[in-house]
Amino acid sequence: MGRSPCCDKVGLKKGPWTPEEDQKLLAYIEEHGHGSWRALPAKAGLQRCGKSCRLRWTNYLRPDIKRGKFSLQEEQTIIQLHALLGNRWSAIATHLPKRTDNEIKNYWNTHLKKRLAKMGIDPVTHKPKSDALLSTDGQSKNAANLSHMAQWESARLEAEARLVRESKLRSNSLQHQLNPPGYAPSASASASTSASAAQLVNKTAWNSGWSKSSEGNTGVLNSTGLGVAGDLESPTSTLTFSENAPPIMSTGLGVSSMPMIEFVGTTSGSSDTGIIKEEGEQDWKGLGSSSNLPEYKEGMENSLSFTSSLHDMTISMEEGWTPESLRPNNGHVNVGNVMDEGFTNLLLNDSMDRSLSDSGKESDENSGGSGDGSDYYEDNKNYWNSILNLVNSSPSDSPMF
DNA sequence: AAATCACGCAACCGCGGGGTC
DNA sequence: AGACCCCGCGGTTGCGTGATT
Repeated sequence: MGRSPCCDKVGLKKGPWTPEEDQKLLAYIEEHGHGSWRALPAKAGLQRCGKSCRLRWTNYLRPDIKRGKFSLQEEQTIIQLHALLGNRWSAIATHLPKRTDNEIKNYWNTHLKKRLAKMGIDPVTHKPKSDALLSTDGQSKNAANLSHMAQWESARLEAEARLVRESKLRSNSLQHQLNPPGYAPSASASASTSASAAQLVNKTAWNSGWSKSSEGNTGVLNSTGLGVAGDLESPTSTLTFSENAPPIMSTGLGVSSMPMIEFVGTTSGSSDTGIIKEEGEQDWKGLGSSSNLPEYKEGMENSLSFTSSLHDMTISMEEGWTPESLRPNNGHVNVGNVMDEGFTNLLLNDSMDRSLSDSGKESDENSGGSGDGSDYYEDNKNYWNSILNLVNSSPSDSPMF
């Protein structure tokens, strides 16, 4: 038999939401939460299908959504995670404070993709188009390996996101109890909610779901949090958790064509790419200060400070890329000469050229395109540092936490 | 000032996965 | 075991708005 429609479309409204509808939906969810989206519209007095309500809530009405222009930090995050994860918007969204997957997807399609293409970079592979055309077998293999790695990472991120949502649901319930009936979503409210949610999640997720999966593996668990450490291991996983501390990411990632890269986690969760850290937008001042991101700062100070220790890992790309080959004890990870252009930095510098009046010095330092070997090395190191820092810091930095 | 074009974003659509009965 | 339900995700569409001619 055929698939049933998501809802009875007869008599249901479509198209843009009116303020009245928004109000009804908000009021209902604030009072009852959203147990079943399918049943919600009738209960809330809305002539919409549940799917439409869910979309409206998750993409627009949710109090913990930041709207407006993307900061350069966010652009960087999107580009780097897209290089790693592809069009896994929901996974990418878990790393971007208060941004929805839909918003990120739109931003990518309307801004970033075009900018990459304009610079001669394939938005799909994140490699210069000429490189893609001239790709050798080895490079193809490396690309395939990277793709494989991305799949694992994606799975990991999705699992994380799922846990986050569950935990957040719990935190929201708690928050709801704490909020007076007249609670109205606002920037400040959402920030505090986020902060408390982050703290709560530290306790709930790590003490419940994650700790479950760490049974018999005290303090160390697979970051999928699904208790499948033995079955599914992320290439960048094997997070170390302690009771009150966030996970310590233990990842080393080397590139075959260059010396072993040492990844040093930063507590800021931002990249240490050395990319220009100034911009008209204050929220791009680096997350270390996080003047506009109190939830970050608070999270860091209260419970989210962490360090990244190095566990060398070796994966022979010649033998293929398997979960088994990624076990930390194996030594080093050789990812091959992938992402061997500092194009993300170039891209970001380009975008900063748009917004910075005086950035020549640092742009020169970071463009890396025509530098000598050490520049080249630095670019690669920075690039992967950025990505891994983003990934590594996901549980603590993510707004979802 | 009007028409046209380009762009950005909110919302929709269809599919797939996981859970339940 | 499989039919069904529900939800989430990624791709796509269509409308509103600002820019250009």
